[in-house]
Amino acid sequence: MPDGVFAVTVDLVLLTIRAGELMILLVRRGVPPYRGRWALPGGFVKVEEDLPAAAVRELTEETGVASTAAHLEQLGTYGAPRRDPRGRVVTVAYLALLPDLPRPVAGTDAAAAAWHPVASPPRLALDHARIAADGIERARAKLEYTTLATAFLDEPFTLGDLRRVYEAVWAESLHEGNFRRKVLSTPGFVEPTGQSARTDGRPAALYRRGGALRLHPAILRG
Amino acid sequence: MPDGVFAVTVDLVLLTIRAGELMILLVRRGVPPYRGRWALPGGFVKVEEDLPAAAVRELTEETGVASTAAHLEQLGTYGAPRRDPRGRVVTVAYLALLPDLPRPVAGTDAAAAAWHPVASPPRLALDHARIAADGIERARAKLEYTTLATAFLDEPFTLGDLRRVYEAVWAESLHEGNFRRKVLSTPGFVEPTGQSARTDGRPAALYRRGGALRLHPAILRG
DNA sequence: ACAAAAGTGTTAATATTACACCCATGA
DNA sequence: TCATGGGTGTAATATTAACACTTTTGT
Repeated sequence: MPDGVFAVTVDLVLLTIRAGELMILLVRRGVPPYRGRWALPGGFVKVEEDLPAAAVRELTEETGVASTAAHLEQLGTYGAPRRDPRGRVVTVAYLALLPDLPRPVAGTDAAAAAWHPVASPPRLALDHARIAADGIERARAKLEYTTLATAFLDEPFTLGDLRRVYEAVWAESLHEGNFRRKVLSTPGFVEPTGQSARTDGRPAALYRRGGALRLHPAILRG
Repeated sequence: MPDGVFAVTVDLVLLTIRAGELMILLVRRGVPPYRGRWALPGGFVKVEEDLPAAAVRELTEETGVASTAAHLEQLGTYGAPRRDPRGRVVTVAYLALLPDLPRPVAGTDAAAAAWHPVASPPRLALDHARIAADGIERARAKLEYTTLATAFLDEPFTLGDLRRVYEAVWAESLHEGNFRRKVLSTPGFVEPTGQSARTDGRPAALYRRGGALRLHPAILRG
């Protein structure tokens, strides 16, 4: 290929919380290179397709979720000359956060897709370990100063649910009472529904996402 | 071009502070499309060149500064199908922050390059206004929670210099005494040199950048 | 009655904000 | 001696963090 003309792909760092743990969706590669190795879901961008549209398409193909159900943002672009043995491939990585899905994984490309705990990932193809690590760190950082934690939850949710999101993503425990006060004192983080849900103890009030995007001040990790 | 094969460029949002104002480096396009229109400096990525290397190369070509003198980070990738009338061009934008240069602009491609106040930019080619706005907002946001403000200064610098960086980037004034306490109470933000510099008033102590990268807690905008 | 999780009260430590004021220099 | 930043003191207010405690449900 001449200067400045390369293959362009989109890859997804797709995170959710299952069984109280932060998990990443990986697919097993069916073709060389790295056949049989786990990798991030992704594929080539189509000729008339915008980059976010390509990310949404891959998300839908891999998970069957409507794109509206998830948070999706550009993570970064990786284009080292020899990152892919097939030739020069530049990949635009997207980070997606979504609630635990009703069915584990659906869709056409997803025969060999599975959730893996981010704490003990398998070996990944290409430079996907680096991309995944960047995505996980981005998610961890953004929970501090944005309301993104709610993207991991179906509505309505309890403050306990929300706290367990933070605990799963950060792998540390938070003080229940202080956490609740912090969340409720941030206007627009969550909105009460008036409903409540049963738990193993006292029933908990149910909330929806509020309109706020940023947290001032932040919730800080330990 | 077939699916997934596009031209790839690197564009730079190059910011500095001159005359107390945040400025962006723009070049006047010498070739169509948008000939004569101001644009971000940039160009095609070479076949065997990594993306950060391409950004460093463009930075050096446009400004003549050693890459070590500036902060350089990936900003984002823009690849809408019709963003460039020549065809499908995906551009990886980088954000660079650098001290006011000894000579305004040097280097080969820079005949028609000039600094423009970000408060009143000219019309830009392509989608460069959007990219520039994203870069400026990234810089503004990162001054809150990182030590990046020092990237705009030559060493050594005074705390007044550092405060004026914040004031220029945020276009708001900060309380001198409280700012100084905040900076000095953050371990590793700046290090005293023991020297001092003359000013219009009392001489000011001179500092170097410290080792810290993040600010805990942040300095917040109004 | 007990376990479990939700939710409240209180306090000490820390951080922010807004003053007022002093200091060291050049003109 | 005045103007000009640099630099310090201090007190009111907000925020954080830690701890103990009460509430409401299911079993």
